[in-house]
Amino acid sequence: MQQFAVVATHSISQPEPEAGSATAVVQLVDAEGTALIPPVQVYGNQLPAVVAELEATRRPRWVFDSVHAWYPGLLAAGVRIERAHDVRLVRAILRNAPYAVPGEYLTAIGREADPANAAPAHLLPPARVPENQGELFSEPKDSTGALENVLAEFLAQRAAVPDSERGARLGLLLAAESAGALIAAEMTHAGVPWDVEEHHRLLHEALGERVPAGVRPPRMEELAGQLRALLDAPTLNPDSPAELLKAMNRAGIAVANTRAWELTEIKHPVIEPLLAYKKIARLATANGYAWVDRWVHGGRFRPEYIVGGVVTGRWASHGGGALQIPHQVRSAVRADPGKVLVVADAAQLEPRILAALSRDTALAAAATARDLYQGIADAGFGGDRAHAKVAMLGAMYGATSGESGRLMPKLKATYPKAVGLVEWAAAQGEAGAGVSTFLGRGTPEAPEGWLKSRSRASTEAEQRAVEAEGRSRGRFTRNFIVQGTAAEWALCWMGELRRRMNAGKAAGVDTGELVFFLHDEIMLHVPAAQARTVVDLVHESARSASELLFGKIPVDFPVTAVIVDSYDQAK
DNA sequence: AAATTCAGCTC
DNA sequence: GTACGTGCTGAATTT
Repeated sequence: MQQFAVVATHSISQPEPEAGSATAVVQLVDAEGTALIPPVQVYGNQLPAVVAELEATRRPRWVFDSVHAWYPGLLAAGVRIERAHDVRLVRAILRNAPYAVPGEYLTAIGREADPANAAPAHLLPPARVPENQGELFSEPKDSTGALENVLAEFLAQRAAVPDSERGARLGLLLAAESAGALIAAEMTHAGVPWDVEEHHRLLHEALGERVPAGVRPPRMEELAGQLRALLDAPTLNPDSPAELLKAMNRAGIAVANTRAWELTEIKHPVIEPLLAYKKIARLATANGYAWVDRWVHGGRFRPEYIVGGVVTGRWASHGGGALQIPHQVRSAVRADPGKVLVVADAAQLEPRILAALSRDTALAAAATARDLYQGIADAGFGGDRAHAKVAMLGAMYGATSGESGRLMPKLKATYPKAVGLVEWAAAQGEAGAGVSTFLGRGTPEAPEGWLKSRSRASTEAEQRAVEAEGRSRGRFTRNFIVQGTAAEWALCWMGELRRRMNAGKAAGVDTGELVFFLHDEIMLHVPAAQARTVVDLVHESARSASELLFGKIPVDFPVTAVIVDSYDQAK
């Protein structure tokens, strides 16, 4: 029998005997929501012990209003759980899921103004202040986060998943998203091993002696002096784009902005030192001494992951720019003594996802090559890999002009189903309609303002603006089906890996920890002796994830996994 | 003080 | 090689 353990801050209907002293309540229910044992009132800091006990004896799926709110505390107390259902994350998916069962629940959550936190209040039991609590207790607990509400919404969410093939996919997505929430909290808890000494060494090498905050480092000051001399602008602050642009224009350099990639086109003595300045200025401000002081503690970098933070289902992060760690500082990501990093990434994931989505057998055949782009090149681009890659990326991102646009007809002739699918997705978006990923994560509705202005545009300029917005929306929906399904594959990959690592631990093998995730790349921090075993688990999990999503299909999703001491050694 | 712009980094 | 998709962050600048 399936069992669910609902965790909440309090219960509306069953106030604790000594009001104010209980800190949480746990209710074990079956799939219909029927209580299996009386609710457990938790006092003081006993929640980890209660959870550990139930986890060991019952192995329930834990239902939280938000894993992010509850799990870090459990981890800090040394308690891990296997499975969860995150009501808030599931709500966000169901709000836009085209194949969810229409009804009261979807209506309730669809109308909420604040998609991040709004609960479907009018669907849920009304808040009731227990009568025996009395008026002397001035702050009646409101219903938000109460056990009855979490349970009711959980049941409504289960009922919103249809009993069909589509429903099975959606159910997988909801489970994977919730597993992602557990993994995110566990990764933050573990932290990325960070060698502060090595980071300081490379900063010293690039910037010169460390200087107090607010003072420009020596190597930057030196270059700034060169720039002022070369541009004949003695007070120039090169950190100000406006000042820099003016100074360059005065010196006869015709540019409209100061972006590095445009400057590379220009021949002028100031360009070389300017690009050198920009490069180290970026290092100093984004990942310099202040960054290390603020974000690395006890040899660990612990970013917070925001599961489902990107509309496509990719994760975002908060704190330290975790998903944009520049290659420049990756040598500072270093395993502890006796341990190694296992760095794995899914090779050319998105075009392979497109092959699976579109059931394009020709593209699937190209995907059996280890290098998919070479496979495409051999099939229709006269062996020219660079052209094949540009064309494929253009198809997935919506490039219309340039090289990529010119190559599109050839790509479409070779892979009509794959290119046809992304073109269909783009057309949906341009028409104001939505699309969804393979597992059923849907796009948010097009902004109402655009849909209205579309029909109202009268002048030619308005018409052009509306069309441009439409194409932009089309590029979004085109990319959404690929990026979003790739994110689902990656979630399943990590979920499968976590399961295997936990099974290893249960059997007495220290499989280490997942410590970092970057869209299609994962990093593990493992005892050196177990590295080969973990690499095998990584590959196994990838095969398993592919089959979990797509069943048995002729598309390969190869991953590369390397064993290294520091992140820069992983190419 | 808060919001916006610019730029650069990652996938 | 190209200038097309999703984000976060910091400094300068504007409101």
